[in-house]
Amino acid sequence: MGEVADDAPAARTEPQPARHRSALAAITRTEQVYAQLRADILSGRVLPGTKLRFADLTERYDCSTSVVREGLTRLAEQGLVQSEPQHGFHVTPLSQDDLDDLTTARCELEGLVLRMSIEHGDIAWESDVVAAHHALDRTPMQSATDPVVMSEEWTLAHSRFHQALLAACPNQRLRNMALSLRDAAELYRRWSLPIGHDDDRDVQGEHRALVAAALRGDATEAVRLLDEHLRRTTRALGTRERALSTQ
Amino acid sequence: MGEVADDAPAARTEPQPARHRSALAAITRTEQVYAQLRADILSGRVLPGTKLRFADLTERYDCSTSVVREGLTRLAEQGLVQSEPQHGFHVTPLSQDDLDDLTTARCELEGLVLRMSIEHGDIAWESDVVAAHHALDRTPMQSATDPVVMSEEWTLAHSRFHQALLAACPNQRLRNMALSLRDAAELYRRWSLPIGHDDDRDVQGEHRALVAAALRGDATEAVRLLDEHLRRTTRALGTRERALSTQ
DNA sequence: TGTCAAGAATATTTCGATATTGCGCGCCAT
DNA sequence: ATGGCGCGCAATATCGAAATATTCTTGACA
Repeated sequence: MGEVADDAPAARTEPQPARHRSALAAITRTEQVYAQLRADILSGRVLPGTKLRFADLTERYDCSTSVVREGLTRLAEQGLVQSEPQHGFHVTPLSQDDLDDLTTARCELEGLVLRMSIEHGDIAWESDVVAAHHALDRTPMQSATDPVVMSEEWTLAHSRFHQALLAACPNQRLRNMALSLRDAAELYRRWSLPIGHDDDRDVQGEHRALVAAALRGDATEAVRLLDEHLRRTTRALGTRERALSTQ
Repeated sequence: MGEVADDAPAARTEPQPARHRSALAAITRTEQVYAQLRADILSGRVLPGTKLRFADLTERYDCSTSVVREGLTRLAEQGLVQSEPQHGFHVTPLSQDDLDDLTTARCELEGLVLRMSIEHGDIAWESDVVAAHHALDRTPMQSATDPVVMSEEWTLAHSRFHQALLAACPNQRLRNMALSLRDAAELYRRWSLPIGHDDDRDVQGEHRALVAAALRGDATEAVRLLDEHLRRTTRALGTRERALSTQ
């Protein structure tokens, strides 16, 4: 395990715009390890609730404790891991309460951002949305090898699609906050889907309707559809967190 | 300089609830230095845009680079300082664009949170709001010694008041995000007020109206008042950031 | 006189080791 | 038996310095 592709949503550094480093960006070790840690957590290579020992991590990423510590500190600030002074770090455990809290927050905030995005989106944005939706629509949901687990490709395409929808929101802060909530939700999606399989659900159809409303410029309807989309996903989850959080 | 009271808004650690450390919380050095750094920035003891050199900070806080680095890393993740790999850290500079972005985000998000707070607030919450408002109302705005600068006490009371208003929002994530936006705005308030003094403005009156609407349970009106309150404050600022950001 | 490169100086990043803290186990007294 | 008390182990927090990266200085050359 470990050296597979970075399939998790890209690690966003900060609200600030792109770095204009001179030529060959001399990327630091800290940054690499941080990105790997983040990817490992979001992509589910580490279970929620797992204790993250320095000894393990320094060996796994081949670096000193300081570097690992900095990565963990950043992730803790984002809420992906938790830090208990003198007791180290552990991956934030899942819980039904937290999922509810997260879902509500997403419905409100992501809805807001979607509305702003639709209201400000230009033709280039529309094209991006259509493109991302097409890619998502054509990517098989289940993995070819293991039909129970959803494919990494679909997860990535799904993430890209929703990101494209929000991309035209002119407010950086709101957009970034919405995206970081999506990342948090990624963990739940990752760990809960195999259980509550809601068969009578047409996810692709929901996405299609969302795109249609967005392109029509009907923000209110799009927000309503998104709200429903998110709540349905939440409803399909749950009931498994106990097994995961106690570890 | 340095050992004055921690007058800046309390350093929030994370979305998670209070720590239940056993008895005498053996607070770590990192946490202390982080809190001091945060307070020093938020309270204006360090100018926006200032470069934060490790040598200075390790001496100032009497600790090793690792400890300083961890504090800065956390603050960078919050957006209070910026990190440029291989170039160190500097306090996030102020800019008109950023202030506009911030204000919009606050109007939307803080409005949302205020609405939820009002809809869920019980009697205890109402009492807290009334109490915080009373304290704010009775605290003189200008410092006794230097009438141009606003008093630390007022700033603190002001922060507490707005925090009290939002406290009943049942959604942790939204509440914390709103609070962190308030912290960011604190910097602008701190550095810009001496300039654009909007004399024909009744800030205390605005607060009073806000409380009235909140207690009446009129969320829509309260949100409208808050929106106006925030935008007015923004309008009173600006035009100074150039002098500060170039440093 | 202006440009460029090599080297010194400064600052940051990374390391490895030491200092602390927390926890569990066994021992002893009741 | 049981309930504290202290010793030793395991893991984290902190330190100080070595390893890199960047910036500044200086001097040769066109």
